[in-house]
Formats: sequence, structure tokens, C-alpha cells
Amino acid sequence: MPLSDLDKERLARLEKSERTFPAGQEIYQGGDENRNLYVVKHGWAFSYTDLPDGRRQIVKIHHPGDIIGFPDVALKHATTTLRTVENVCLCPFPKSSLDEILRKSPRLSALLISIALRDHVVLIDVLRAMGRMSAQERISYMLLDLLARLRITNRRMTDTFRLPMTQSQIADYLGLTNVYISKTFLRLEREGFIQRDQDQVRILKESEMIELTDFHDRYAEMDTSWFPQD
Amino acid sequence: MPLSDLDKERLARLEKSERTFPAGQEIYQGGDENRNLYVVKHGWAFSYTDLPDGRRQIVKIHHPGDIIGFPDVALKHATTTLRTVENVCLCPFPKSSLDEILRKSPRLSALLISIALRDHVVLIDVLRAMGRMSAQERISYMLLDLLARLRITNRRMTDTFRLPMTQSQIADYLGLTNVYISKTFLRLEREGFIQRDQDQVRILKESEMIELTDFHDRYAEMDTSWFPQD
DNA sequence: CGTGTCATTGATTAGTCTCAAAGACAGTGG
DNA sequence: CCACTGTCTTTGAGACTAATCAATGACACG
Repeated sequence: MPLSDLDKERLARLEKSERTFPAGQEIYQGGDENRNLYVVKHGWAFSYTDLPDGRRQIVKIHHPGDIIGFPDVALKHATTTLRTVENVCLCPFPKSSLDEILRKSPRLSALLISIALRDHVVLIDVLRAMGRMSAQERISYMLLDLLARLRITNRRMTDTFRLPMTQSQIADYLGLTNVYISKTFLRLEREGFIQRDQDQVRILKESEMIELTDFHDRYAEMDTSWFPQD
Repeated sequence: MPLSDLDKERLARLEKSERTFPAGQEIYQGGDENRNLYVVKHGWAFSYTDLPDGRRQIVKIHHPGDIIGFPDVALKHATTTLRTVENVCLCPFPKSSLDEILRKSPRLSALLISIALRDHVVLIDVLRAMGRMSAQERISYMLLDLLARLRITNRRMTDTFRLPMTQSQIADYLGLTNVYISKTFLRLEREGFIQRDQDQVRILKESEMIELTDFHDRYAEMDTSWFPQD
């Protein structure tokens, strides 16, 4: 999307400072005061919440290019805990930067809002998967979503990608157990939908999986036509 | 939240036109071009998506005061279908009204964004319920959420409210079946958590239910301190 | 070489679904 | 006022998906 030089500079300013974190580290916790947002420079992370008895739900997987923490802007305290999957580099920036963008650049505001709303729509799709899909469908949906997401920032990706999450983490994301994730992955392989090698996953029957899960690539459907011209 | 007269007028303008719809009517469908947003004047409605084989997931229940369709603003086409639960009065307004608000009023922009983000956070809570809670916990969570939501616009509400949805609709919202909703409601009654009479529900053990579901009232936790002053 | 994490496997159990039928009730037309 | 209809809720039996528990295997790391 075309942006003015001024807006480009405003965006660049969000990534001014950066910090790296090792694998498996918690960066902030649910209930913490809500100070910063983060841009992901590289590495995967995820946000999750636990029930008091330890049941865990991962609510969002963060990839390079994502903005972390947008939904929490509306609230005083963070609602989720942020944890790295692997070595990660993040650019923290204060909530108040949004204030400036809202005041100075309607066009950039619209862009950031659209990204947040697109994440909302994707979350609705995840909800549908959790509420109404079998384990096999849920895993297929997740793989398709990851593929679509990763294709945004990596144009030449075709059908193979790295999935650095453990099966327990995938289970916590899809509302299943690690054991059943294992069994269902094996079944997907046996039935020729995917291949796995180390942490690489290859999608063999993308169109069948799209049909199976009624998948929509929300990342490709965005509408920027209504944006204000600066 | 204090607003300038100008902003109040901008808000009022969104509710300029209104239309009523009978119970059980579809107002727009998933895939339709994305033209309007709606403010709910009175009555309940919900947004849902179907899988091709007919499985349905209700993704959001709309109450008086809600803005319908915000997440879809980012996309060209509506992702959900909107259906009334009962007689409903809606105020449609065009997507382009947002453009004007973004350009003219940073403060009102921040307010609308915050409402959208709060809905996002609530959806995360729903996702957690769907992924990791039993049927009994899910129903309890839903009732607490409805109560918290209805208390915003009706200050004197205590522990009783009207629940006009059928058990099949509740099932489609919670990712269960109508039969199991019936059985679980009966169990909640038998165990003294709730009472039902017609479409009225009374919450008898609110604090136990809050504990059971680790419920947070997101509507009460909003942070407006970072808003730009107009 | 020992330790720990992660993935796989198998046996059993539990929670929810499916199917089918009956009951409760509101609305309709005679 | 009554029978009829349709929708919604309740009930029960049986089936099935996914969870639980426990053990083994595979691998990386110190």
C-alpha cells in the first residue's frame, strides 16, 4: 500500500529499539500493566491464557512482521501471556505511539486498524474451527492458515514450511491433547495430506484441505479502498 | 467518557436512519459486499458462519448498543451472516462514515477502536472457553458474559435476565448440540447454579460460577486514559 | 553416559454426539 | 373453544471422538 514518506518514517520509528529473547521465555504475563506493543523482527512466539487448574489455551501465534498486543490496548492490563517458541527478536514501542499516529495520520491509523481487524476475523475463523471441526480438520485448518500467513512475508514459499512448535503447543492452540495431535498428524501423513521431516511440514493436498475446512485466505482479501488519503 | 459536542453529534449521525426487522430474519449474508455497519437500537441478533455441510458456528451475539460489522471493515466481503433473534431495530450507516471520523476526530476514533478491540478480547475469552472448558463451564461462562454485557446498558440489572435464544442457537454459539445444552441446563438447575422460568434466567451462584470459569469482566476493565484529547 | 524433552503407541475411560421419541407450549384456523 | 401444526425442550439408548494414563522410543544436550 502506498504511504507517504512521513508515514513510512513513523512506521520505522516503531522498530527503533529491538531486543532478543531466548527460546521458551515469557516476555510479559497476563495481568501485567499494559505498557508496550511489539513488532516481531524474527522468530515465532505465541500468546496464551491458562485456567487456574492449568489448562492452557494459546490464542495467537505471532510471526515476523506481526504486531503483538493490539487487542490489549483497550484494557488496563494484559489479558494474555507472551512466550517465545524459539529465539526471537522484538521491537517494543509504547502504547502512546498509537496516540500520535491517530492524531497525525488518518491513513496510517486506518492501516493499523485494518490489520487489527483482520486479526479479529482470523480469530473468528479459529473459533469456528474450535467449535465445529474435528481434530483432523482443525490441524488442516491450522496448517493452511500458517501457510497463508507465511506467504505474505515470504513470496517464494510454495508448499513447505518450518513448524517450530511442539505438539503440546499445537494441542494448546487447537483445544486438543498432545497425544491426539500426534495420532492425527500420523493419520494425515498416512492419508497423504502432508509429509513431515524434522520440523518441516509439506502440504501435499492443499486444495482438498481447503475444501475440507472451507478455508478462506483473509490475508489476501483485505480492503484498503476506503482508507483516507493523507 | 466525556466527548465534545461535535463528537456527540457525529455519533448521533450514525443513528440517523433506522430499520426494523422481524424475528429470525437474515439481514446480510457472508460473502455479500461489505457496505454498511449497524448500531443496534433494540432486540438481539447474532452473526454466524456455516460450514458447507451445515455445521453452524455463531460467533457473536449482538445486543442493544452494539456496533455490528466492525471486523469486516478490513475486508471486501462480509465474513458472517447476520440474523435476528427477535424483533430488532437497527441503524445502518456506511463504512465511509468511519473515514470521516478517522480524519476529523482522533478521540472518537480511539473510542471506536477501543470498542472493537474490547470485542476482540471478549472473543479471545470465548475461544478459551471453547478450547478448554466443559459444557457446564461453557454455559456458565456464557451466562456470566451476557450478564456483564447487559449490565453496561441496564444499570439496575441484578441477577436475572431474559435469554431469548433457543437452545439450538446456544449450542451453535458454544460448539455443542441442542440436546446437550438441554441436559447441561437441567444439571445447572439441579445443582443450584441457576433458575429458569420461560426465557428468564436467574444466576444464583454468581461468585462460584466466576471462580469455575475464571471469568473476567472485560467491559469493566477498559482503559481510556491513553485517548487523544481532541 | 545420564538426563530431559518430545513423539509415538496402546489400553481404557469419559464427555459429548446421534438418533429417536415424547412432552410442552404458542399460534392458527375452523 | 378446540383440534391442528410447528417449534422448542426433554428424555433415553447407544455410538464415537478425543481424553487419560502409562510406557517406550528418539533425540539433543551437558
